[in-house]
Amino acid sequence: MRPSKRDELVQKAEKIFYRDGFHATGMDRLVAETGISKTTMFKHFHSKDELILATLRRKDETFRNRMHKHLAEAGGEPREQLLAVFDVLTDWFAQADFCGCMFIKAASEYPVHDDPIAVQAREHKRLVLLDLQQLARAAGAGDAAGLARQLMLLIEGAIVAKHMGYSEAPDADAKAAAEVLIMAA
Amino acid sequence: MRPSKRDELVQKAEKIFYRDGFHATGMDRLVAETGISKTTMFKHFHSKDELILATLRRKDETFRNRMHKHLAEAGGEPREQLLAVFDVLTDWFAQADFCGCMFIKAASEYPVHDDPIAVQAREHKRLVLLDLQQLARAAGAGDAAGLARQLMLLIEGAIVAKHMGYSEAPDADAKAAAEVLIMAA
DNA sequence: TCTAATATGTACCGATCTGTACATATTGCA
DNA sequence: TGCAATATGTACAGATCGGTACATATTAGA
Repeated sequence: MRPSKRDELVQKAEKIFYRDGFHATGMDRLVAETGISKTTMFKHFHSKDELILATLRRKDETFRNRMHKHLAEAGGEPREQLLAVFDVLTDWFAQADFCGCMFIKAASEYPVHDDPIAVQAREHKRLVLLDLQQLARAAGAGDAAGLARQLMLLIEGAIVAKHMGYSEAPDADAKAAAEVLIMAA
Repeated sequence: MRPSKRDELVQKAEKIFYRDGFHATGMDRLVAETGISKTTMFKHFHSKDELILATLRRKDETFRNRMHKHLAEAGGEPREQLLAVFDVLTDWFAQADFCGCMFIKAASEYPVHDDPIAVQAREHKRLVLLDLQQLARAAGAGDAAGLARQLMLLIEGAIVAKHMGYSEAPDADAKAAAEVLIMAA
């Protein structure tokens, strides 16, 4: 199996879905923008929804991998790592193609609770929250799960605030708030 | 001008767009679900986008009015009012038809920055933030704007967390974090 | 009751939607 | 070189998209 074409499709589709939305992006436009024929697309994925699922899986992988690498570079102190999460945000927000969280968008566009796309989006958030919880536990927080949930609120809030553009540097605000919450925990 | 039919349309369309999304909801389905003829719809609004804008304006009005009323009932203490904001969330989340924030959804589905729909969505968030800032100033916070932005992060985060369902009671988490942040401010 | 405004039903337009059929190129490998 | 897998182009199906034309029905006010 040489999956290069398939991977190329998933990678390009991910960017387009992320930028333009899921329902607003038709298969014909994917053909035009990726240069990959529609026949090939439907040979690799039996439906648009399956392709979307693949892009979400890829996004989850690359996102969490990047986060883990960034945290590893932040040094061994667990408390430093907890704060470094917000530097990941700063990095992300500085990217030219930033336009919010793909999983929040997916959950918005696929409101049916059992829809595989909605399930996949939730799963990503669950995994990120789990990562935070492990960090909080390592940092010796009394209520690690609670602290993780609170920091998660700040992260989600910063993503939304940045996306909607009503706040200049929500990552800095979030980090400042996080410092207070970590101290209090 | 007897705008009853128009208002009825906006009210019903708001619920449908909120529940099912904007691109995923066609005018034909609006006709089927509202019982209002397509001719009438396009007589009141010259395009689907204009109808969407009207639903967003309505949602902003009703949402902020409800919030102000709730805050007014919370008592005169500004610090109490700041915390009461999170009781508004608790109320909202308990509603059976809760499915996230309509403005976040709108911003997600209309990524072009200048799109009137995106502008309208941002405007709602700006107004809410402004309300928070006034409360924070009345509560005597040193950096009222900064505290307001931090509380806004918690609010957005709680909405997203509740919507995506990876957290049981994000409103309670947000309120607990808010108490800490308000004390520290 | 007459009139003017408003609402309806139906049928349609061209464009786009997801998805398929099928015949032709292109590629990787032995 | 030759074979098999993979990719392509075109053309299309059936449904739905936003939006309009137009003739009829309902309503409200003088």
